[in-house]
Amino acid sequence: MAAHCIIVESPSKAKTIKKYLGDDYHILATVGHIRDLPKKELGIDTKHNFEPKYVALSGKSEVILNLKKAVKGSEKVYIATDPDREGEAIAWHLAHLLGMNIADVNRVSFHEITKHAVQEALTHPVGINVELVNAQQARRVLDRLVGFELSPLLWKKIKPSLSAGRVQSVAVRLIVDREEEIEAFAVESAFKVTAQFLAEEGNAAETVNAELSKRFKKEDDVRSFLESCIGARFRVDDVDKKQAKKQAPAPFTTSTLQQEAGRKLHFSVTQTMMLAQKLYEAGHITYMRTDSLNLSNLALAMIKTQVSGMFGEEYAHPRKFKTKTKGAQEAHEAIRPTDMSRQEEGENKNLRSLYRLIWKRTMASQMAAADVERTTVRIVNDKNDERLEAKGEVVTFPGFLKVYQSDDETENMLPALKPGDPLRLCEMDATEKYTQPPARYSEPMLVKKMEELGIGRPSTYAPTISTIQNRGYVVKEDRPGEDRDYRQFTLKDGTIVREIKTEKANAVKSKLFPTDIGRVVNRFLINFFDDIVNYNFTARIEEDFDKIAEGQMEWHAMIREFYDPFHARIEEALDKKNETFKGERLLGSDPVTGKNVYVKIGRFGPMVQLGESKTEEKPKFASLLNGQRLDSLTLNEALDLLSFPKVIGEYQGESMVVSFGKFGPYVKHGGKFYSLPKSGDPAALTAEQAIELIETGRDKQRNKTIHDFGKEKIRVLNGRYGPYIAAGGKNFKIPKGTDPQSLTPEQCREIMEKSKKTKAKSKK
DNA sequence: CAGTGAGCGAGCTTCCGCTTGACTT
Repeated sequence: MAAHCIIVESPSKAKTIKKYLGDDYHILATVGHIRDLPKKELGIDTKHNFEPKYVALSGKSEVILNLKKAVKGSEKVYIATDPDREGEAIAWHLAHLLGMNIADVNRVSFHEITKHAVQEALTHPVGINVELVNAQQARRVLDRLVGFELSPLLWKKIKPSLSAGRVQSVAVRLIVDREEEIEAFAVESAFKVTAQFLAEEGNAAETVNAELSKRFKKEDDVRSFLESCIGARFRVDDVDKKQAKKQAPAPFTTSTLQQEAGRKLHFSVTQTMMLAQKLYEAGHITYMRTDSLNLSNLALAMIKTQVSGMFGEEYAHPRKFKTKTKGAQEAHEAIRPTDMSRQEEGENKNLRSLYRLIWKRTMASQMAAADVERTTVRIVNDKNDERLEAKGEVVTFPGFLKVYQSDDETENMLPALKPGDPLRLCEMDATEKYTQPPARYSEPMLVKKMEELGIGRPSTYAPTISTIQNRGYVVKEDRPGEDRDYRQFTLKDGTIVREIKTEKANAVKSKLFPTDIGRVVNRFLINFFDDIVNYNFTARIEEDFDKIAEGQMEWHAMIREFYDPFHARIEEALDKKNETFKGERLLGSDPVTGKNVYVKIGRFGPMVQLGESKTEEKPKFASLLNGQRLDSLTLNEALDLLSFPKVIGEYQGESMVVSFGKFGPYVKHGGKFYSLPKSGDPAALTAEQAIELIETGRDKQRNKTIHDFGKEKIRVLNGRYGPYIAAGGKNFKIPKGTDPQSLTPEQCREIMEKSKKTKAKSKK
């Protein structure tokens, strides 16, 4: 048994440190937090100084048992949880759980996981910083109070199972606010004028692309400008050259990795984090949940060697980056490869491309700035006073661009021109351009915004974005956009042509949209708890947490000051017993029955209602369809929805009924269900279309079964993912290269046996 | 696998932040 024991948070980290220290140390991992407030109850005594009730986390009993055993058998125990607020708290909980005296704890901090840094840190242990622990307790208690008092209020006032919190509610607000900005945006258009010239250079002619510095609002102005250009003589007025530098990017943090992997590789934030976790566990990269831009000295030297070796000394530019992120805790290094000489790592395409991205960015961060020369040529003519500009950009020294380019880097060369040079006009276009509303958030852009506001942490960005989607506040969607006409004038060979063309406007891919529920919840929170969903709430309370950490504020007092007025407002809202907040709107009355028609949020989401609630006669209900909005639904649309289930005809002696189920609209015929295609309006479905649907559905059913071996109930079926074997309620994959048509019952049994064995193996 | 929504009342839902698995059609 080793004489010394070191406790860290991550098992992978434990493994790495073991390599550095050898058998003298027993190294264990807590695998994150080990104690927390209870899951099912508030766990805070608000009447008695907010005394928190901490319990060991469920599922952690084995970890805790192992820790206890190891500590008992060790002469000296070092607690080396992460050097940040949460890490300090884990150390403190650990000490309590292991029955150690807080004052006797040997607390060490590894700011980077290198042999030297670890050995160095072990030589000067300190005590637990109880003030930092108190800052964490304040953070934890405040989040619990906000979450566990606001959420039940939403259950009562809006809909069950909803949630609200300091972080998620602000994330939802960002998306709702952006959507409202887009809705309020007034689109305008103006004509952008571009021209193509030829410059004589020796015997050859070179093209120069230029743009008019101003845009025309009115069609008449465009026309008269173009007319005045017919037969005009163009010449260069002046040439302006500027040297500029493009600075190398900082190495990756969690947030910037998510952004770049989203932009360049089209990964969702969850996908990026899962891949990064794999690379980390395989030892290819450093820890992937970090807000630090720091690189260890060892890493700096290693990167410099790699850069110099590949590109030459003049490309190496070692530097340290300082974080600008509010509230950054910098417990780890930036995300980088552990071995820069490895240009490729990872066992599949996605892992390899993410590794490659990290490798390139790390290299770039230690490379020289790029030098570019920006040229602006101003062009005038003898017929009017307007000026055109041609812009060129040439990279004179690529620096970091050798390895790391962003998408918008295009070189645009201009011929050598001097003032007075004549230019021959080939073509001039005036194209109507529309102003763009602000862009909707993608997942990584939302993370970026959250980081700027200081809400959430590297370990919670991806889970928070999943939560707001799981709660139904937000959906990630593609929208195809609509066709939009625009006007274009072309001046060529002395004549002007006017055309109307069409473009796709407002098409989006993988962007976040608020749902009706998201909007209603957001409106409710802004109305009654504006201070908490305020963008600056976190930043303000973080200042208090800092004061607690510095010993200048007492944490119970801080929580008291927050809680009393907050709780009073919760009580106040609860007192208004019969007042709900379901975004209800009266649309009008049904012409047939004369009853009122409403839209509102129901127990299962947005719905329309015919007749009054709380009356003798039960009202009729119908859910809104995808794409229909609480705020914009019309009376006619509502009446359409209420017309279901609807008999649309008869076929083979049975009636056909159209309605909506769990899985969308369907036709019911002879006790069987046939789903409607996603495109198309269920209200407009004709009897002929329904019959076709029924027939193709029957065909599919017939093709589904390849074999039915009867005995032992083994069947070979065609499924969503291709042919498979179904037996005893379980499904089995058919190995590649096997023809499902030729399978015998014996072969099926063999395949099933094999698959059971490999499953048993993978469990171990 | 093919709704639901009143009212009664049981019992459930919920936060943020730190870590990995255990699951697969």
